[in-house]
Amino acid sequence: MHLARLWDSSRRLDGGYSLEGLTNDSRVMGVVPKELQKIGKRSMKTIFGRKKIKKDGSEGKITTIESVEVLQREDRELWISYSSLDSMSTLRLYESLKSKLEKKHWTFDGCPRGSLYDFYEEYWRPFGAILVKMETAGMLVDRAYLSEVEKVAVAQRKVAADKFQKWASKYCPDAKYMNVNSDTQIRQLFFGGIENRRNPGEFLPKSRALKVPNDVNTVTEGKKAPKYRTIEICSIVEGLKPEVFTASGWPSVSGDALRSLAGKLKTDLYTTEDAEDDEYVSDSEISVDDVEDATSYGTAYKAFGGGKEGKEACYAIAALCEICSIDSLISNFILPLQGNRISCKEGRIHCSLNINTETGRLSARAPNLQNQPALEKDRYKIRQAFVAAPGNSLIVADYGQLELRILAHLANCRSMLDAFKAGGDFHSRTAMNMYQHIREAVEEKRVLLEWDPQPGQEKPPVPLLKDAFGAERRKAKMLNFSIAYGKTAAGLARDWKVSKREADDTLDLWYSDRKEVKSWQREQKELAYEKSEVYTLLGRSRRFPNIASVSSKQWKHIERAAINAPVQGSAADVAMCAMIEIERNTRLKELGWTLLLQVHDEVILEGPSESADVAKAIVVECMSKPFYGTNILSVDLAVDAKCAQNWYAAK
DNA sequence: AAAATAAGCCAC
DNA sequence: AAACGTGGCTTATTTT
Repeated sequence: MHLARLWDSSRRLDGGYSLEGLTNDSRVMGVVPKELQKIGKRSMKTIFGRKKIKKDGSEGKITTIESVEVLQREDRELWISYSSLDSMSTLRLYESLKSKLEKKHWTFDGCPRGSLYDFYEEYWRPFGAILVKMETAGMLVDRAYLSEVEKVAVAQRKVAADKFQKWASKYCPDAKYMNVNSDTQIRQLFFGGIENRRNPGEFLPKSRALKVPNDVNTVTEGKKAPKYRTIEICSIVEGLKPEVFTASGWPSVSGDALRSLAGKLKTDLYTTEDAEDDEYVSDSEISVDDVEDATSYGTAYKAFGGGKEGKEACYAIAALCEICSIDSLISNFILPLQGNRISCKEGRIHCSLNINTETGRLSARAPNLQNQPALEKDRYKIRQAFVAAPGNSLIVADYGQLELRILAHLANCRSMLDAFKAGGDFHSRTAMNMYQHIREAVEEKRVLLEWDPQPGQEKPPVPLLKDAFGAERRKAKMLNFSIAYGKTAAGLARDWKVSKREADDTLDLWYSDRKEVKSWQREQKELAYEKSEVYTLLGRSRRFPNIASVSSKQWKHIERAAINAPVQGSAADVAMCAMIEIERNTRLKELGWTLLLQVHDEVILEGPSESADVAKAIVVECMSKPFYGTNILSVDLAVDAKCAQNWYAAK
């Protein structure tokens, strides 16, 4: 973990820079004293660490982590230059880190190449140097674009908020002033009076006074207006049955829970610019829908008495969902990406890349560039704001089904390996292998597994599998994603809202021609139990300390982690090697291309537009053969790469 | 007023 | 009973 980029300094300058790093679960803090705060000066400082109890039961206590070398970056913040350490310092760092690393679940005893130090020398030191370069390079952000997007988002939020509050205030007058962003208030509104699921006997009050910001300026002479005032929020409906609960036993008011109340309504009214059409559009929606069409309305329909009121409730709740999702995009992405805190003068944005995960993946923070909205979720096309500098282009290259390929390799699963060898749409192929009737349809050429448009052909001669058997393919796809994470039948049953038995059957179908996966997973669990660790492709291990003294719940978590860690960790190994390979490529360097970001199975580079195509081919080559120019896996590594002016266009 | 927690949402 | 792995971050609310 702590090799490349450990700490971040916050700008709290009282008495010194305070350093902070890592995750919420194991945060590390320390201070750089005043006398070492000169710009550009190297300094040494002890950093103190704190650990918390983790999910698998390993417990932390307050420990001194390490003395590390700290540099000041010219324009931003303190960071550790570990890549510039000389060999003696490296050795010292290694010696002192070794025990800490092992405590933090990292060992390399199973590493085919030898000790932790070998691994460090061969992979982590060059990898760390790459991360440092990437952080320094940063990504260019188009702030003007974001500011336009912000206006649109704020306007759409207002439309939805007005709609919802107008509706809610019919049932509870003060709802006009409520904070729709407060889950407490929303919960009170819909579930007031309900019993806690975990603590029977504990009830949510029917009505409750809650604080809201006091924007109604009741200016009294000589007194400043109080910051908050209280409003009374009462339950507006009886007998709404919650389907999802939070950890503490109260009904969840997450987007998913609310959407299930509202039902599958088309709320495309917010994608049009005509806010005035609001009422009209929803009315037309209602008139088109059959009154008793229970499939398009959610559980709120009946709870609010059906009919007009029921419909209005569903549309209002749908609007509430809109508000929440818009708010989330604004406050998590649109605003911070424009902020000064994380951007430099040139408009390039620099995150921290850390090797601090259990599996060896990277994490990114300040800001986290690895969780920018993608695909349908990216309704404001936020990724379009990540652009190449003038004259430059971005290359975005990602692996196709990396983790599934890793799983196929690790488990040596014939069926999966064959499917990958055959190429084409893996999920369709999974669906075919799962369902007899699909297989027959394919064999009798009633549907096409996949289709390469030939010149002269406009559409396939027979339907594609993914269209003809969409539901089955979707199931197969979800299973493909879930299996490697160790999902159980119970979890599937809940997600799909089917019986446990049904989920079991579907799971059996998935495993029916993938027996090797099942036995591989069993082996991993045994390994975890017998050796207290499991291994990745390159021999890194994830440890499960004090495995003997864990509860059954913790043991279940360890089992799933034991299945997941080799897959996720090996994928991380592949991604790391690919990046080292890219960095090592001299041609790419001559052409002026540099790595900017990694998002687990995806890398982003920037360089001159004129050499984009050449560079793209090189990147694909590096990623396909990431181990010193070869691919040691028994499965091909598919890479999809695109060049474009921005991140959105390249996906 | 600051720190901690709960809940939620984003990514792969 | 039984919640899918790995992360970061924001807001509202409660605790100190």
